[in-house]
Amino acid sequence: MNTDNTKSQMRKGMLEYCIMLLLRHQPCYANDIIQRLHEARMIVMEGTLYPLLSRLKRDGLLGYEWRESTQGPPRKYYVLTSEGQQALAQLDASWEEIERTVNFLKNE
Amino acid sequence: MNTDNTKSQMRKGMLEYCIMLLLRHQPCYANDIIQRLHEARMIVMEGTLYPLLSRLKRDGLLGYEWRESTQGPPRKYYVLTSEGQQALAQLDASWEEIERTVNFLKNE
DNA sequence: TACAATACCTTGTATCGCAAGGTACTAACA
DNA sequence: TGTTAGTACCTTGCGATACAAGGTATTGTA
Repeated sequence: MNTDNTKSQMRKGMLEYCIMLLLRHQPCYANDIIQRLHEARMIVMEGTLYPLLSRLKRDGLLGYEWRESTQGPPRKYYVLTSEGQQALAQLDASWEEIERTVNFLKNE
Repeated sequence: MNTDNTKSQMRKGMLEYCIMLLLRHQPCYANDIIQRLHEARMIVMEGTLYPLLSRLKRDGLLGYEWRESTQGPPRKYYVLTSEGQQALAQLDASWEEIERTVNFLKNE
């Protein structure tokens, strides 16, 4: 079997949550996010990240601002909006529910 | 926003894992699974479950046997194969990794 | 025989992650 | 000035999957 596939499926829905967790404390641009998620042992591809950020922006959960870079083109720094913070609180609850579900099933 | 969507996305990849957790101790047929997952606060639709079970069967992780019912047509009871148990062990590890990732990001 | 209940399965749609490829801006250097 | 390398943003095509809706088959009962 390819548990790889299942594994990536498991991470699928978590991505959005993890990214919003990342942005909770500080603005980040795409490469920041990729790198910091990598440190947290979650791999994200560019082709995944950019559409996701656009989606969250479109839904009003994220905003962004352009910032100059010391080398290279300017960067789009994403920030959690207040609506995004509310959504994040709900996702916290969802995560806890999933955690409860899995632990319930594991301890049966 | 519809955190409902995100929430269902979060649960998406977990389904396979949860079902295999369910089957670890005892054979179940579809309605058993739906009901017991419901008790664990995870909602699954029939149209989701049947293809998923077929997929796991096709991949050799599940087997099944027909059993008579006291009322109604016979039922297909699914069982974890030994290959399925190995896969489940890997999914346990994947789950723990995700748990670590989320907690890491939450405590930053 | 007709009907309701139960159980299994399929089809069409939407969403999402990912691989690959494309565009644009900046800096360094010949 | 022209070229090249590096960085950053974005899009397209594909495969996988959950879900809603609808379909088929078996059983028991009136």
